[in-house]
Amino acid sequence: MTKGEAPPALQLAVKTPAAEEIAQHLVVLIRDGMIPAGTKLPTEHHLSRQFGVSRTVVREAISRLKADGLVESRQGSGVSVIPASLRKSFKLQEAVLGHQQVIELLELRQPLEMASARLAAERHTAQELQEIIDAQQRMSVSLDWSDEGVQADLDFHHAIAKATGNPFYADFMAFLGGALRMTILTARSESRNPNIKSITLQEHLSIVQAIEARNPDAAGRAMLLHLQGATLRMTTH
Amino acid sequence: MTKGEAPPALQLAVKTPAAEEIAQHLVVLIRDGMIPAGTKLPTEHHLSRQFGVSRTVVREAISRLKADGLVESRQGSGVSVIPASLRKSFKLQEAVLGHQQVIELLELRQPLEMASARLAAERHTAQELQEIIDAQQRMSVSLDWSDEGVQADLDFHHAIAKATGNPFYADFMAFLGGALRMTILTARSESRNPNIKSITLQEHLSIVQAIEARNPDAAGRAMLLHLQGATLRMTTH
DNA sequence: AATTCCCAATTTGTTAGACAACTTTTTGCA
DNA sequence: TGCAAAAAGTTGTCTAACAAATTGGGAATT
Repeated sequence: MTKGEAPPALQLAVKTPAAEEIAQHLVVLIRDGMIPAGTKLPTEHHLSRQFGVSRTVVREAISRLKADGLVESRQGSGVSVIPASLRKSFKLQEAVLGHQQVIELLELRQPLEMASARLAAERHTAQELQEIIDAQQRMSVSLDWSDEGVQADLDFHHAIAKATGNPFYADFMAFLGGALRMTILTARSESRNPNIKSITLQEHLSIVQAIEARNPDAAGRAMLLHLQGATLRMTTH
Repeated sequence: MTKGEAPPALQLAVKTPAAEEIAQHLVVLIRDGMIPAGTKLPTEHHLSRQFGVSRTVVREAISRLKADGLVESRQGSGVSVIPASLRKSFKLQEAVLGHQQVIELLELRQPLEMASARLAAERHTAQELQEIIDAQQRMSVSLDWSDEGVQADLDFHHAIAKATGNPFYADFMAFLGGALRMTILTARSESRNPNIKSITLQEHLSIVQAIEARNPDAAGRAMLLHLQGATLRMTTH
């Protein structure tokens, strides 16, 4: 810190590339209904003049909307907005989740986790069970409770989802886990309660035992208890 | 043959734009682990030579991967693959779903629909209930059972999801409904059973009544019955 | 010898202009 | 009026160049 001017305390504006900025701008326009489904976007030429960037940048922005299934382009015709009812990607805002949103996302996750535990209890193979136990082990021996521990925790739930044999469960739980990752991290770092780790491990153990015993009802109940406890620990600090 | 050669019987290859094709190719490479998370993609220059296209096209392809949260680019450094654990979009293949995949997707949907019905029963407002009833009405008066009817059916489930007050439920159910839309359509068109409509309407009615009575258990049970019946009707024809 | 500093090579971000491929609109002719 | 050809408009692709940021190595200094 002797020389080299001090970096900004919070590096909030990281110089977002133009294409990304314009893409976000267009997403807002579409989602707020300013450009209704079925209608066409302004031409690339028009957009490039409007935003003061080259057509290349506009095309890269539109390219992203296409990837999200938000628009569809036809050569010679234009770029039209696809109705919300048949979009093919489910995406979360890149902005950090607010308190209310975290609660809502957890509410979406709960029935899935319960079903996941039930199905895992019914269908798991020996290898899949071992992976669940491994994640549990990794979590119990992790010293730093705030990073490696969270990863092992997420891995535990992911391993259960994989043991359902249904890849959609595995993928979607991984997706939700990633979205909640930051929230879990901050929640844990703010909590000084040293019992949390042992409590969490005990809850996990109940789940593992129920799955191992191939008892779907018990697995679902254990998972529900774990989630309710975790939600409390996360939303009230 | 005389002029304008006959178009291919099945227009399977519709002349996919190069950018889209390359994007899909890269997605496969990443998802199959050929380019592991944390490593960098080949440079844009290298990829453009490798695929025989201009750098512009490569950039548009990479732009799509960025939209999916699959990669991240840093000016001067390169484009690196993001670990699967923290992707921020959940997406289905654009290819039509196979039989097994439909079953798996329905299995993912079931616990969500049940939770959705339960929450709707607990929290719905008068207006939200009216929207559910409207969709039910629209379905009962729909003459063409194969298109307008399916839309009303999906609207019914979507209305229930909205009545939970949790926007994630609404969004995700809409997403799943859109993905299953085609499957439902073909399944219905192949079934000549005229009772299906009345059976479905009766099942829907049970759900509406349970929600109106603010009885979560009954709503969940009615939804479960409906889904099990619908699954049977869809997967066995 | 180790460290620091600076510069050159890489690599992504952006611009400009041009042409090709396709669609839509207009024009001109019968 | 009806219809085909031409023109204009729009997206897809290419090329060339420069800007901005990172990276690595070599030279200068300590």
